[in-house]
Amino acid sequence: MLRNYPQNFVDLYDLNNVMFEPYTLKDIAKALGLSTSTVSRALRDTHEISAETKRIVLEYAQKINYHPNPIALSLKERRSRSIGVSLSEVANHYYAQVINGIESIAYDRGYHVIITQTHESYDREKVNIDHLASRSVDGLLISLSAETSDTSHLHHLHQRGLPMVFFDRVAAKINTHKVTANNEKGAFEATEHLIKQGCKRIAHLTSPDHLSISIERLNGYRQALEKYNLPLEETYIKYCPQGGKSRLETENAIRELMNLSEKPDGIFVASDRLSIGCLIAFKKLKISVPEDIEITGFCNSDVLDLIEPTLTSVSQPAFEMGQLATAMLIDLIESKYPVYDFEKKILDTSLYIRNA
Amino acid sequence: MLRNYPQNFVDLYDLNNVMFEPYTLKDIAKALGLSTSTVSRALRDTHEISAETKRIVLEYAQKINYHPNPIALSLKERRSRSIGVSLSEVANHYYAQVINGIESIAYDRGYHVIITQTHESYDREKVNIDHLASRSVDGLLISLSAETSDTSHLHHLHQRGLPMVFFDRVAAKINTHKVTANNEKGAFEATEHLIKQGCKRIAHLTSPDHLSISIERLNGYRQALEKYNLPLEETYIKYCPQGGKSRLETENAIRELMNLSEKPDGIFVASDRLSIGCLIAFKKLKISVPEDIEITGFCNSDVLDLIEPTLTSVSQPAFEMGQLATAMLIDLIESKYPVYDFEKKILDTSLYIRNA
DNA sequence: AACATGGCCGGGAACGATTGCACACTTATT
DNA sequence: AATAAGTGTGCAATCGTTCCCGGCCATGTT
Repeated sequence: MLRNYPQNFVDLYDLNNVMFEPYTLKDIAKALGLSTSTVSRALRDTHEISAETKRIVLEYAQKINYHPNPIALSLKERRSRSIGVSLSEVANHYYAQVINGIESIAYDRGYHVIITQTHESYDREKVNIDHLASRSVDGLLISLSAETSDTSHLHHLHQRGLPMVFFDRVAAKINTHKVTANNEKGAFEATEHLIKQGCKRIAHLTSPDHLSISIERLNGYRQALEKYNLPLEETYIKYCPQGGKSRLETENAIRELMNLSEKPDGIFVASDRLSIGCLIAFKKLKISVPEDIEITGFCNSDVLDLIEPTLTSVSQPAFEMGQLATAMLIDLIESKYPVYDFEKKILDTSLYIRNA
Repeated sequence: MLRNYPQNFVDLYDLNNVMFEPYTLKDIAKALGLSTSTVSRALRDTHEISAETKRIVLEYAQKINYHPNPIALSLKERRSRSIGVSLSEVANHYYAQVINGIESIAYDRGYHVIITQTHESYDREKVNIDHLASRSVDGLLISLSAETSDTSHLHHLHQRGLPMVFFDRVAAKINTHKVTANNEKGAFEATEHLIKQGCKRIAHLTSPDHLSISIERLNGYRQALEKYNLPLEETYIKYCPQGGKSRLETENAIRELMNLSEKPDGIFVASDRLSIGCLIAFKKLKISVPEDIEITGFCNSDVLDLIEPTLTSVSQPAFEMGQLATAMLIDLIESKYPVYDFEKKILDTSLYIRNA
């Protein structure tokens, strides 16, 4: 006698038959009259399986296009062969290039890449990273959000042994591998270029002061001023707490600078988004380059050659940074012994001089 | 009744837990002297567990920051709560915006997003998608690569029941949900704008002819010419097989157009990358806009307002497209009944007129 | 002839979670 | 007082894979 199934039971059952159900070891074993262990060993080419059995199994596996279930493997091996990435925004050519670098290495070494965006929010960063960690990523590649000054959420994971490598915006307090551009030198060269162009009052527009990149780029700016005996004016340094996330933030900073009694005649901008935001603000406020002010800035945009006004830019080796960070992370993940000796790799930037 | 366990158990456990080994149900069960099933049920708030036991379990779980192992869950539930995305390139503002749309919905509905890039290569697309499918993604969001004309690899997965939704560059032969911009109308408006500016000989630079977007945009272009009684010249239509992946490809196409005895006086460009490539080629070849030629093109770049020469652009609602495609995919994934009724959503584009 | 060796293979536990079923115990109903 | 109903908990199977352990047979050694 038939049990009284809910009305939709049959449909559900049918659906499950149609649904995407890959073949398993058990299927092969059943079809060939072998045990799953034998099939598993045959496929892994163990020495204790006869050549004949191996041939039969391999042939059949090929025929039905068998692939081991990666989820089951992950559970068994307690690793997911995936790495998590946390960065502020993919809609930024610098980070897009970094991602390409990350992928190129991860792909070759058999890892998946899961990208998450913080949109410069600390809370979002925390949620994303917890999510990644609980999703059993084998390691993390991190560039901090603009809002992040407290890194204890990362510290905790790191303490528990989750491998992580920082790039770009690194955490001072966490002792692990780090990859950055030579921010000091890049900032120095950018500022020096303004000085050589004849600027005397050079402003500096930058990200929040707690970020590693802000500190380092400020240092380079300061050193250039010192070298050429120009005074460091605190009023010329403008921080954007949101890293220029909103256009208004950048615009207001520019407005304040240009309202000073002694207007700056040059400005060194410390990040991609701020550089673009600055140019947009100039356009809106009808500030002309280089007549009213000269500008240099960190920027990896691919259309800088088309942009008016022209921007002399400091470009970071983004692709290589992604590659290097990923290689270091995978080395950490695959290391058989705990690693205590961490290094910080610093890659040179390039100054692209564009004259108006 | 309360079980007796050593007060220092937790501390000891922590000490042993040097490597990143998340807590399991078994750990909680052992610590509290319960069975794993009881713990599981307590955490899932089943009615058959006493309030007191629930309190104890919940409290302890909170204290050690327990999270169920998602890999084990995936194995059990035969789903990964993740969706795979295949697109050509994240370093493209249009796709970056789509990704933001995808993430916004996926995040809310509890899904992970795994992004893969084809870099316009058919082989890469095949490998990525097979990889995603074998990683047990619950569904796929796909915009085809420029090289992809044969979609049988996708057809096979779709036949086997893997939910997929196409956006932007859709597969004609696969019957599933699709989300696109109103490419015909967008192309029509862009071409019409050139005509209204006085152009008589309008060229069309586009992606490979097998892509849905190429076909639709060509249609719009053709309709505009027809409406205004302009002849359709085959020599004015240039296809870029790589979608403008290399700058040389675009440059050569422009060179050929400008070497024609009857040079075009306007050009409608069918994609983001080609539009930018076109402007770069103009700059290099010293072709001036609008004196030598007028130009309109599909483009979602965020810096169009800064670009010289100015580009009158057709902008796609990229964020909304990502949102819509994701919502449709998740509905497919979570549908209790097989879905046979698929729809194609078409979203309007916007024409941003920028005069030189 | 008795015993060790090794090749080949199957059984079953484990990874971490959920869940149907069985069982023990308490309380209510007849 | 006997039975039913309800409550709280544990056992064991399951998902797909790997791997330890042990069994069987054929061959080689003493």
